[in-house]
Amino acid sequence: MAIPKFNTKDCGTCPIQHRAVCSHCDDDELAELEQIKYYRSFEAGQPVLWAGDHMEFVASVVTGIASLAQAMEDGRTQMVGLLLPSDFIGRPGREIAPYNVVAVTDLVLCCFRKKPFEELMARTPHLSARLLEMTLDELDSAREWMLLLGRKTAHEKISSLLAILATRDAALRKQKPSDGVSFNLPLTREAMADYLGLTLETVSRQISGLKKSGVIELEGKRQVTVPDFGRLLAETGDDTDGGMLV
Amino acid sequence: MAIPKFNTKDCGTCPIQHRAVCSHCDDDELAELEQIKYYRSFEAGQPVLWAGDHMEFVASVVTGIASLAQAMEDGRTQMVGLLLPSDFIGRPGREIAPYNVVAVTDLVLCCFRKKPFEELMARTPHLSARLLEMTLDELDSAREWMLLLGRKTAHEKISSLLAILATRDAALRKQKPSDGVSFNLPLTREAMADYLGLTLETVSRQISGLKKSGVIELEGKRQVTVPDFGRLLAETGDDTDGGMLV
DNA sequence: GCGCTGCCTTGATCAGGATCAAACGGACAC
DNA sequence: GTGTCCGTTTGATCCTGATCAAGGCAGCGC
Repeated sequence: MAIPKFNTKDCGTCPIQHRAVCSHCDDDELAELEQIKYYRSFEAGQPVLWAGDHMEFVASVVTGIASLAQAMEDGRTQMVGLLLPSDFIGRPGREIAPYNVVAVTDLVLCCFRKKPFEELMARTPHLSARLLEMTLDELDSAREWMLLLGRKTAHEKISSLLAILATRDAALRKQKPSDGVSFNLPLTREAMADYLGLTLETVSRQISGLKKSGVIELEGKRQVTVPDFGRLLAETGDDTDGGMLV
Repeated sequence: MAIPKFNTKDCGTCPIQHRAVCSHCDDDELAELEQIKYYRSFEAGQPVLWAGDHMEFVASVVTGIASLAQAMEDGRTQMVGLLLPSDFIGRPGREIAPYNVVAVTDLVLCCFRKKPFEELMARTPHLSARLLEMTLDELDSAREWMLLLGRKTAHEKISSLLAILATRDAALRKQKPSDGVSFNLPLTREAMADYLGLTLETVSRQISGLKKSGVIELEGKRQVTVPDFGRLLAETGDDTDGGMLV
């Protein structure tokens, strides 16, 4: 199991300190947070929370990726969010988890006990203001995804996903995605299907198609190279180079 | 054009005072809000904002219904939200409208000039705390809708929409929906299609089907009666009588 | 080596919903 | 009355993506 490479006592060494829910906090507030925080690690594939569970913590993703998903009784599953480093899990004022949360890759969370976190939030506008910002951003992402789920073709869906993953990956290096970008696909075909509202067979076929037509190149099943990023964008159905969401 | 039946000067007579963004404000804060607010009315069908417009106000829906929609270049449209009385339009800190906002029915908005509203928000936790609550609720609704768009059949989609509209309508009278509920469909077939990610023909066929099988009864094209609400719920694909979102 | 397991690919067929097309019916203007 | 417009219904056909089914391939334990 991965051992965090940063000092888990000191928020000053935290890799997500500038984007997380605590990013607007001053030193006093951080000191309070440090007293109620603890780290938890999960291996890829492990569940973090089941829908219906009682939640005794809220958390920030420090490293790794988690998925948020809803399931129907007959097994149909729809992923409703992909949680990346600095994203927030849980909701102040809610006792019961509404979705399944699963570690997609190895995952480290910075957890806060829920009660004290809520009390701190009531007292510190920095915390709640940042959470409001982050929630509004997530709402925008969710709405972007609604357009994808409701109106895009399978081909456009896959292209959109790859474009977003490439963009995020480039953003980690503080760059715009350019021709020749190469990145690792963190999701299985099935996870992609659940995210895009498709079956895993369709995902596989569409990826094969993109490869055959030269839009992407594959090394193994997970390493993707995009020789011409503009060409990939053209397949997404979005306004050319329009404002892609994070 | 509808003239509001309440006193537009005095927030104490406002029909949404207990649910809107201002609902946690004290008298002093309300007094400040009253200074920067003004009402605007729209007839059914009129646009309120186009995506890309500069926004000089934020607003609460007082009466009527508005839709929030995204369009693709080729005309495909996906509704991403239905705004009911007390819902909030706009986002502090954002200059440009990201979606088209259209009046679905006759509509009255309580608008606040954006700059002063943002300044007030920075000073009053009541306002931002309520907005955070409302935004988290909207995020939940959006995610519920993602499951519908990604995984439900046309039949389940229509049933879900009718169940939600019936529930909301009953909630206006502070009741749970019961057998025999009757309500008005505020949306055209095309608007329903844009909300559900279907074509208007499919919507029309599915509604005819529900009528033929006796799940609903129609009076004209817009007045719907549900003789057995449990039967309608069974058609939605959701957990039986599970937590329907507002 | 072997067989197993998990993930992925590919093929054949099916069906749900889109698309194309025509007609209906109520509201309204003239 | 007549004509027109808009939202709607219904029918015929097509096509995308689901479903059912079979194999491929890499990693791993033995």
